[in-house]
Amino acid sequence: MLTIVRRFDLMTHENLDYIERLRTSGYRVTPQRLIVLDAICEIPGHASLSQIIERVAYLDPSIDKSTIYRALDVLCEVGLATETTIEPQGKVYSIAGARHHHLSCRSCGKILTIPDEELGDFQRRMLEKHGFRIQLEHLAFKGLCRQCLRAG
Amino acid sequence: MLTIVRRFDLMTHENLDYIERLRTSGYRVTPQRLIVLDAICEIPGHASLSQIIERVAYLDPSIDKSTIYRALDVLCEVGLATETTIEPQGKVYSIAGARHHHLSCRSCGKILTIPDEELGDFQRRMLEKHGFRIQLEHLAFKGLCRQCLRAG
DNA sequence: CTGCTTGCAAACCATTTGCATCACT
DNA sequence: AGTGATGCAAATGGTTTGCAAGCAG
Repeated sequence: MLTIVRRFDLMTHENLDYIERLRTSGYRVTPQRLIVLDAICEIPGHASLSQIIERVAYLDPSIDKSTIYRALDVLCEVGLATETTIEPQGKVYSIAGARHHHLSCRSCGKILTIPDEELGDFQRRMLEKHGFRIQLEHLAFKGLCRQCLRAG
Repeated sequence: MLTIVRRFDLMTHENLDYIERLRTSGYRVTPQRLIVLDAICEIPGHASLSQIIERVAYLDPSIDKSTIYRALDVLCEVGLATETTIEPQGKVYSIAGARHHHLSCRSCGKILTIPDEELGDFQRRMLEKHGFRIQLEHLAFKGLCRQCLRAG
């Protein structure tokens, strides 16, 4: 399997612990799982299920579709990938630990981090449905965090 | 069919044009379609597909599942209902024309209207995933509308 | 070696479609 | 009366599962 270029290795060092991540979670590191990871990395933006299946088939046609489904479950399970459902694509996957945004609490000032796709979904939907580009660059999402919510 | 109480009639007069809506779009007004509409109305909040199927089966067991799918398509088509996909419920439906929010264009000042569920999804997801309640009451969504976007 | 993983094939199940019949207009 | 809509049954297609063989550790 070493003949295949591991594109994933080109990503930031944050993600290079994939072997560790799998092992410490009790999963084995298999070529199939790494190829699925590669596929997600190679697809720009969100990788839809069908794109991943297509890409994996290209990288290694001998990998069964059921293996892809199982691999995606495992990758999400160990936190190497994240799954989101957006329309009209359906389930999409992306490598965890990329861009992110913040939610700041009015009450205690705590700052929470949310993955990019959670915001992107909303932005994208507004653009698709209403042709309206929401400018989030300087928009702060204010609100109340869990603790302050409980505190009333 | 007049023996069945049309719960839908209890809604605001805005929605009472459902017969008109269907007819002008070239669709017929059938008891099955009205019962599906009833079902959506009777389910509080978003009505999931399974809830609708269950409710319709209760209201009239003789209605086939395929008819429900087809009715939902038609109702969304003519704008009487809206379909959204949210996790983990999957597709959910609601009666169109209820609460809404606005998007205001920085450039021309135009104000667009978006249905409540499009915002609710985002708010709900932040609450579910991060325990964070975004306060949108006084938050203006600024951006650029379609025309101004094109104008550059 | 041990048992987690895989490929294969069959099972599943929600959704869609074809068609003869039915009923809205 | 004419044609769109329905119920039924069969087809579809994406996802899951059972299992023997295959590898990672």
